[in-house]
Amino acid sequence: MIRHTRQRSAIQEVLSSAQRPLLPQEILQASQAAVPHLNLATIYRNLNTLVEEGLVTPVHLPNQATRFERTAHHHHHFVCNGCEKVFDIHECSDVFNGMVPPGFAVQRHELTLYGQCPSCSNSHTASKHVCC
Amino acid sequence: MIRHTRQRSAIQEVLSSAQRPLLPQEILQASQAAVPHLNLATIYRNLNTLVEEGLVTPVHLPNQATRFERTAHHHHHFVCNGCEKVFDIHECSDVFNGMVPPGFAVQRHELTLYGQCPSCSNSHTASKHVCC
DNA sequence: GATTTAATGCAAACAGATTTGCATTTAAAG
DNA sequence: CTTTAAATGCAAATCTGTTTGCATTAAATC
Repeated sequence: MIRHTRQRSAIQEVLSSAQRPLLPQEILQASQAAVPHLNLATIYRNLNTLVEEGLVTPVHLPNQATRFERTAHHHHHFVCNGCEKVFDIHECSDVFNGMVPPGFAVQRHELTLYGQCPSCSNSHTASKHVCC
Repeated sequence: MIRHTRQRSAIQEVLSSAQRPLLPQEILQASQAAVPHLNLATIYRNLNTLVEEGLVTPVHLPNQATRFERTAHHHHHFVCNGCEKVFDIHECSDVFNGMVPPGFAVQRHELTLYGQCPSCSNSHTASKHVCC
């Protein structure tokens, strides 16, 4: 059976309060505020069980390592070209189903938007080091 | 300066006649019809120079190894859930720009559609092993 | 409080995609 | 035809992300 550990709660807490999908490394750093010696292997082990339980969903973006976020309804992602953070986008559209040639049947879609997030579009000096 | 080798032409030929982005492995197998002992390292070396020259474009899909296709205008991709092949989709839409909250600015988008390709939707027995 | 065993921390191992070192081949310039 | 260096083939090395072995820690049960 599954035990309730400080590590596991810290990880869940971090994922719940983040409004965006996080890298295992980001989860590690955030969780270490609560559990200083938390290990990356523990992050991965917990992510795997959380995903199995359906509480957490892996997020795959093109050419990016897998991120994780608390399971939620269908949505898309916005990658900031400035700070490289990933934001949830809750808008969607049904145009996708009509975009394929005859004979193709769309069952699912994934959309990734790229641009500037509010913090990064404000400053001309925006860079991945100084902004957000 | 760049030399014109049988390997390089074979690779370009394979990429030109494919109507979809290919994995380095797929390029290897297809090219070996023309140059039997062609090596994967040679594929990668040539892909790198072809990409540098702008003749070829890397295609990144979520949770997939990098594919390559001959450089073309903006388009999207359709991944068949049956045979796992990737097809080009030339339709697009501008709805994406309006999907973000105030303060976000969309500069680019990537869309991946998933479903059944014509060959795979025809047969009930479709699977990655028997179809296409 | 003692017992049981899932979970952790750490280091080492792994997996897949890609790159590199080097001897050999070969395109193309003289 | 000879020369020169870019390109190739092969094996080994690399890199990044992820998993695993194992001794230790610590939840949950008794």
